[in-house]
Amino acid sequence: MARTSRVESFRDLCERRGLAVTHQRQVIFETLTAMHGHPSPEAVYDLVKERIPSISLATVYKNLKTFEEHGLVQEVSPHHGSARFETNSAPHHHLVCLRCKAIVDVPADDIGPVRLRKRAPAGFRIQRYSVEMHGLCGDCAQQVES
Amino acid sequence: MARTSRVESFRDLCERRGLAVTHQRQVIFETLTAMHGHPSPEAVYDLVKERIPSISLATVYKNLKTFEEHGLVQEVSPHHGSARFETNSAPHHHLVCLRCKAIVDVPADDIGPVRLRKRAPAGFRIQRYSVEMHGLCGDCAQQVES
DNA sequence: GACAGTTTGATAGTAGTTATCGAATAATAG
DNA sequence: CTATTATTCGATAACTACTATCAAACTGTC
Repeated sequence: MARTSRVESFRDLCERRGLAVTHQRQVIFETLTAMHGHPSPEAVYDLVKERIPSISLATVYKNLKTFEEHGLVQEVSPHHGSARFETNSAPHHHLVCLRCKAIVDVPADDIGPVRLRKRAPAGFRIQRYSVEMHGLCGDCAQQVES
Repeated sequence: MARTSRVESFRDLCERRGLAVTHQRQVIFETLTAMHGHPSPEAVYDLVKERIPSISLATVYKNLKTFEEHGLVQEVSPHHGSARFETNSAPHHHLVCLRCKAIVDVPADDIGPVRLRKRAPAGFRIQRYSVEMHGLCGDCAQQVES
């Protein structure tokens, strides 16, 4: 059954990575995958608390981070810790280093045109867009290798 | 001279918008445009402080926000206030409402393929990318109109 | 220069997130 | 199954980024 196999694969995943399979960890993971949206840590916490009232917010944060490090979930926008401003008004895209948070501009011409094939849903009015490429910059790639 | 005309156009811009042209505001703007990267408010503050040692961090924040509201600068990624996680592992893109911070997934198929025409600079290793479209969702667009 | 409106600086407050550490739980060896 | 070790948990203090408040200073206008 779907539920059973999902739980088992989660168990396997943890074992392969040397992660302890705790009740909290399982519930957080199940809750998160059942949410299908882009929930914040607080939102996850609120739902998990219904099943484990004694859970700590810190536990939710720690596990979300762990899941991300192991590729089970992604952060929607690698959050730069603080806001970043730019004055480059020419159309361009971004390379963002996930490790050192460096941002590099890529001229729009270096990437083919982006076009939406369908209408944007529910009257959404697009003001601007950019292609955000996430990865490791040269320096960080080297450091990770060693 | 380039410098003079830049200052004058800033003055005009403020006048047109009913913004007072203060010394602080000018220095913050000049500093920001001279930085050409993606500086954080703190980084701007540190540099501005060299010219106006008595400036307050709050003033820098307030002016950056004002500049953004008037389209003089952009925030690189509209910062969701809190982290957001997703488990959707299928390739997809995002619509982000600048007002209510809602995030809507757009299947990769709804957008033509994105391809980099040149090599990524300086050994950057791209792990994933997505097209981030910013604007107003249907609800917010309506509310702004009135 | 006087008046009204705007902005500034200092600082307190808030939200989101992380660090710390003893207690509890899970994995592992016997 | 029990003992040992490693990991994780919960509570909470601490930290970072940011915003609100408000009197004093400044800007634009008459």
